[in-house]
Amino acid sequence: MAIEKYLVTSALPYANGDLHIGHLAGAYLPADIFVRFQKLLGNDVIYICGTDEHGTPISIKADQKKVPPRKIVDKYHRRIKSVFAGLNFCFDNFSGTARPVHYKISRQFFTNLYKNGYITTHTNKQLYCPHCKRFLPDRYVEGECPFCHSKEARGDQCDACGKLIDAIQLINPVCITCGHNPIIKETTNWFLNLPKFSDKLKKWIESKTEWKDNVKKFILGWLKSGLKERAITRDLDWGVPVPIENAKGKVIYVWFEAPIGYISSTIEWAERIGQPEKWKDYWFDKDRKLIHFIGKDNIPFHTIIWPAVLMGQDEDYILPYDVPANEFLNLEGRRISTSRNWAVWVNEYLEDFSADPLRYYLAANAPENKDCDFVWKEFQEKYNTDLANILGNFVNRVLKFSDKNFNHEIPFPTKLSAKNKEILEDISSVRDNVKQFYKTFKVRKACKSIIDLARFGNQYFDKTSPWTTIKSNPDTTAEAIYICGEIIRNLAIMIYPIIPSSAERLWNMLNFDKSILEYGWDGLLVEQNNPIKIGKIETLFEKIPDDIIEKQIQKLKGNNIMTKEESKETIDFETFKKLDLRIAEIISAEKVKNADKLLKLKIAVGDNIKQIIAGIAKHYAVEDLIGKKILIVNNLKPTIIKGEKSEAMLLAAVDGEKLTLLIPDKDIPEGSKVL
RNA sequence: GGCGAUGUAGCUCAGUUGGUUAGAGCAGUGGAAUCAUAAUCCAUUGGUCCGGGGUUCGAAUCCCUGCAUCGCUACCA
Repeated sequence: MAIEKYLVTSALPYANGDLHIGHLAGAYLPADIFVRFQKLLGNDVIYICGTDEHGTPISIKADQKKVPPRKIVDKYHRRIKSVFAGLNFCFDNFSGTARPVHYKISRQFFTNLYKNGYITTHTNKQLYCPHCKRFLPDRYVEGECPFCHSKEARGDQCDACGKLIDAIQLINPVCITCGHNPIIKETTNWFLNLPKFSDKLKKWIESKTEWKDNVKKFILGWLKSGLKERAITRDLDWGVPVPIENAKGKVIYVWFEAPIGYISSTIEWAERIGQPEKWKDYWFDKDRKLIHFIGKDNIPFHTIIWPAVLMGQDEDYILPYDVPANEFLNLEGRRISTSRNWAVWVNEYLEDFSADPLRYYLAANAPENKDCDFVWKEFQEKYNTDLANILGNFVNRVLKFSDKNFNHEIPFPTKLSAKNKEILEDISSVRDNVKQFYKTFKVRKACKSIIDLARFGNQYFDKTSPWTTIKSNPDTTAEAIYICGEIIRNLAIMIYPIIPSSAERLWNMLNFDKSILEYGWDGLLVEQNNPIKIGKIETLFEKIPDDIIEKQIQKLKGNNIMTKEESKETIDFETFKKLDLRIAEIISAEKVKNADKLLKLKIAVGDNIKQIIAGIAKHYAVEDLIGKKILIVNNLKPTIIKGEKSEAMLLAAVDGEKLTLLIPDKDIPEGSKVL
């Protein structure tokens, strides 16, 4: 059989925070399973990854903590790497984008595109801080909002009125790092001319008929709205310097250089194994299949921008062969949110569990075609039932029985009944199915087929009831146990990509002279024709007790109590007195046209009738509002929202998805002051 | 509002190109067995396949439409 060649990558994790289960389910576990499977097949494959170490969020964090960015990056690089090790991920190389080899090749990539005419320049005005001597990214500036005149607008958006703003529109802008006033200055940035690649990209994508449906849908949507030039440089000091004469203080924009990390990490790998030219076998070989595992949020970059960047090079880099993007993983019915700490952090998980329960649950419940839900109770149940009860117990009962009755061996029978031969064939077809599932990224189905085989094993064991036949007919008993042994041998190898360390422990009980990987998938094709010596029998899967699961659920709920309270500056009473807070009564309500969240309310405040626009349509029905007495800011400057006048602002308490109006405890006339 | 998806048993989901009587796991109920991690195995209850139209000899599957939920996006917070 011809050897197939693969190059597998997972999205580079951002070195600005820890990993949670959503990351794993989306990009890392599916890739690891795929790579282990390919290694079992004996194919030529390497698995490449590393941390993504540039970008504004890292810069900001570094400034806030008054440490160099590299320190932040190194810290998370270490943490991420150790978490991956704890989960048994088999990267061939795990690099980082702040290393010299990456700088070199990124600059080369940029230069080639530039030279080949794929890069344009545009000049625009931006804020520049003379004190810090640098241009300020949007989030580095605060000032007065040009629309509502709130004093705390950020450079990209005003939290008070919600409007998106351009930083240069800010009135009296302030640099958040030094507190000085920035000035407006012209700056030039470089843009990738994506439209130039349009035709080539379309043609290429159309040839990808085998790609997952969700991926194709996503790309088509993108192409339909048309490709635009995209800025690929930024005015920052943390990043890969732009390799052009007059580009001091400019770095290559992080989304442009991050995927190049796949290449620089491969180069690093080649150097590490002492064959510095070998990376070229991976990036220039037309027969090599390049597979990017990513989450769905990354689809446009990997299927449009990144291929365009590769197309624009001098050398013939291979393009992605497949991009099996996964959907998102929710947690206990809600979207994972790092800022609200609604997440299961992998490093915390590893304090209480080993790798395999999580690997198994995330594989069996992988968000392959649609978003999926991680539920702790289900995690426990799935693991306890499938692995401990069905698979673990099957292995245990067979090995113990055989150990006791067949002289510490799984016997090799003198003959096989027709029925049993048929069963061997059935096992073989399960094996073919599972192989096909792995190959086409259908890990859920692979899991199911494997556990079904273990189930079958239990049925078979019960039906043949060797514990009775052993007394009367040792020969047929030996046959039955042999079949069970064959099932176990197959199970061990087939499940290895998903739960490698458990599979290896099982393998060790069977005393083969080769490791699972050396034995390989094809080792299964060879019928076992010697007795198998049974080693020390140990419990494969300890059940997860209720209290540990309870602890996790409690921890999650506890985490979610507002850990990150944004602190606002204290104000004096005079400032507070400026607010005219009032009770108002809603006298009419209707939906605003062309807006899902907005309601137009008429309210009575004292002698006045005012109109306000409020974003509460998702939380309150029109008919439930009329007659309600609510709290408003009466003297907020009027504004126009969606073409409708809004003359005051309604106050409501908000917690994530929840929203509630503030209603007086006792009845009180509308117009009453709130103090 | 635009784009995309989803809706099948109490729960989680399979159902490939339309083809007998719509399936699995978990939970429930009844039973068997005692080799085994009180694990296993067998039987069984449970469904207007979201509603309504249409195409067809035949629709969970294809088309139209309505409703509900979710994601992205816009308005907004």
